[in-house]
Amino acid sequence: MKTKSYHHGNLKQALVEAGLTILERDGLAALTLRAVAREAGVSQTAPYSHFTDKRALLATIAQEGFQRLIDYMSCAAKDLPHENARLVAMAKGYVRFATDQPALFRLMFGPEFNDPSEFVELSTTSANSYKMILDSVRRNIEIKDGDQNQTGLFTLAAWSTVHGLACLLVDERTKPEVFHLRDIDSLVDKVVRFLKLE
Amino acid sequence: MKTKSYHHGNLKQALVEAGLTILERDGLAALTLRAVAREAGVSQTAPYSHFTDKRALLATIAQEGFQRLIDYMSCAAKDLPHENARLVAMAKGYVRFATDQPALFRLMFGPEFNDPSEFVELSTTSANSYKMILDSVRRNIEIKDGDQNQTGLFTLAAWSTVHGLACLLVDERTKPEVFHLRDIDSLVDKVVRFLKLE
DNA sequence: GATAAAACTTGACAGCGTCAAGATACATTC
DNA sequence: GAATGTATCTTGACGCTGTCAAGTTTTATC
Repeated sequence: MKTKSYHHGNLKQALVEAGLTILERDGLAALTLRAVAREAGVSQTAPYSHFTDKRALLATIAQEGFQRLIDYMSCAAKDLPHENARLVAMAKGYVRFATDQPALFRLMFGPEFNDPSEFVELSTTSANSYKMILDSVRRNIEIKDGDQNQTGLFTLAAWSTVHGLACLLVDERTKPEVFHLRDIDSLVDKVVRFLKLE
Repeated sequence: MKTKSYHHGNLKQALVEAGLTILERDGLAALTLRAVAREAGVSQTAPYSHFTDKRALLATIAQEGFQRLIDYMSCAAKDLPHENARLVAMAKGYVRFATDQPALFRLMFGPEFNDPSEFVELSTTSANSYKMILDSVRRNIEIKDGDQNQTGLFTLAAWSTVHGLACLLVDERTKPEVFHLRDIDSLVDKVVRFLKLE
């Protein structure tokens, strides 16, 4: 049993979790360094003992986001035998993650972290999520044909479609009801059907 | 010939243009009310004579962005007789606009303005840009079939793909060189080919 | 048990959006 | 053409932000 002490013990992890709480509860705009510190019950400058600056903390939170995205996708594809069904399920997982945690999704794909060399761990996890999609597409296509560049292009097309749909839903530019559909999964299902290899 | 005076004359328009300048030169993060005022050569609170708050100014700038997006698309589709070629051209215009003015594109689709009832003129212009795509898709499909809901879904799929690709390029998650392509247009061309009606 | 290092606090700074109060220019009316 | 009213713009201030400098407290090391 640990009592309240001057030293927190595991503040770094606590700050990341506080950030995630704020993102979910109050949105991206409310994710200030000071708010995270308050949420964790420490002074405004305490985070500087564990992160060089605000961006470093946000990068760590974004990395946790990509890990969750991976979890959503693998969870959705789990136990599905057909490779094509797995790809569609991953698409649903991707979009469901985005709509479940819109603020986190926006942080992850925001303009802050597009330099892979700046936050290496973040870009590694981000690359892993992309590789999941690429691998599934590869297994889908290999059966038919095996052009390397074509595989990459189809992956980009699929990613674009799913990511674009996720963005439009997150920013409330569209919603399932417009198309007489009850949930996100049904919408993803319909939209993804328009994607075909020649 | 007008000399420098206490009254600016056309500050409202000047503020919008100053904002666009800052967006293009310094990016979205630098688009502060005070920076816009400085750029226009007025005091920090002068904008409040013409806009209720910062968001109202940004909404007007975003509206100008949607108008430019429309211009990019119609300019790209101009003089093309085949309806299918026009749709592809519009896709190229859409993505080229996004990569030409990434900060403006991010502002337009940011989380700030997803309530259509709050900034009516903005949502009207935004809806016009969407309607351009919808109309072109409609003319593309009508030739084949005429299911209303199907048309809407295909429009969403096309929009998602193009918008997603634009986002990924803007946030530098991918680039044409990865696929041995020299420019954005070629990449859009390749990606869009994976979109098909049944 | 002394000393060094790590973790955390307090206090401060400039820049931000916004408000209140005042100054200036323009428009209208007589 | 002078007076008045209104729109436009400025100055000064508030609390918020990220971040720095300096100091305090805890833990680790010898």
